[in-house]
Amino acid sequence: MTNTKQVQLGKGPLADGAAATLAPMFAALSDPTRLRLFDLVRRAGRDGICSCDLTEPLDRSQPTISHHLKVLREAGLVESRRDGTWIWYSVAPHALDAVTHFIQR
Amino acid sequence: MTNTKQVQLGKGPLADGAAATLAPMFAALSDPTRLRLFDLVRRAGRDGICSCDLTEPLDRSQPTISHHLKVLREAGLVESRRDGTWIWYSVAPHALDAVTHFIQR
DNA sequence: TAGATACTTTGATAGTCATCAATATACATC
DNA sequence: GATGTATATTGATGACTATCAAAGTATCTA
Repeated sequence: MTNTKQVQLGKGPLADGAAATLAPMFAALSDPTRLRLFDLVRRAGRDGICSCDLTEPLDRSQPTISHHLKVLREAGLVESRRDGTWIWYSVAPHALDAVTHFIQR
Repeated sequence: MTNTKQVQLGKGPLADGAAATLAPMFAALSDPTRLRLFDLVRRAGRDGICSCDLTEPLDRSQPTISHHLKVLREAGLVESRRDGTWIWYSVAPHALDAVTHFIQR
């Protein structure tokens, strides 16, 4: 073991880069509509949920929901797959791992 | 047990009010500088850390740090106590409980 | 009470964001 | 290909935010 950095992994102050990586994940969850959106997707389990079923319960316009889903996707929190005209969203594997790790730091 | 709402607590979709409460906590952690700030305070343990020792390591002006500390304080993540001219910050008890609960939901 | 130090507030600025209506794109069916 | 449905993008707007310099407030000490 010659790499002292490795030994200290996760023990020093939160590095600039780590903060820059983590912040956008928190930002993705920092909007009430997006939080509820993520929750709905998560509750849908493995199968996921159709985007078309997300607009009405959140009382936002279709473009707004589409925008929020994009933010969640780009934050790595959800993923999507197309099925004909529909698009199904589900929670990304290990979606919240980084956040969990930070909280338990 | 007559309150059916109570029985279902935490089982339904994330309520509007819950999301409105939770979102600001995530928002408080959604800025890289503030994340590092919170981390420094947390690492200081029970005693906390003097505000004067937070400006330099984060490479931001003193008013900016003061602003961020206010955001963290108003989000319920940290608390402060005055000691003469100094102000000491420490992690608020149960600071991340709501966030943890949401993540493990 | 006068000066020094620690912190907060104010005011300004540049950037980001949530939202919607309008428009565009993708796919299915006829 | 034409039409209808599902989703994405564009453009606009009002609100919010990170940042700093400057000025204000609080506390200690001499």
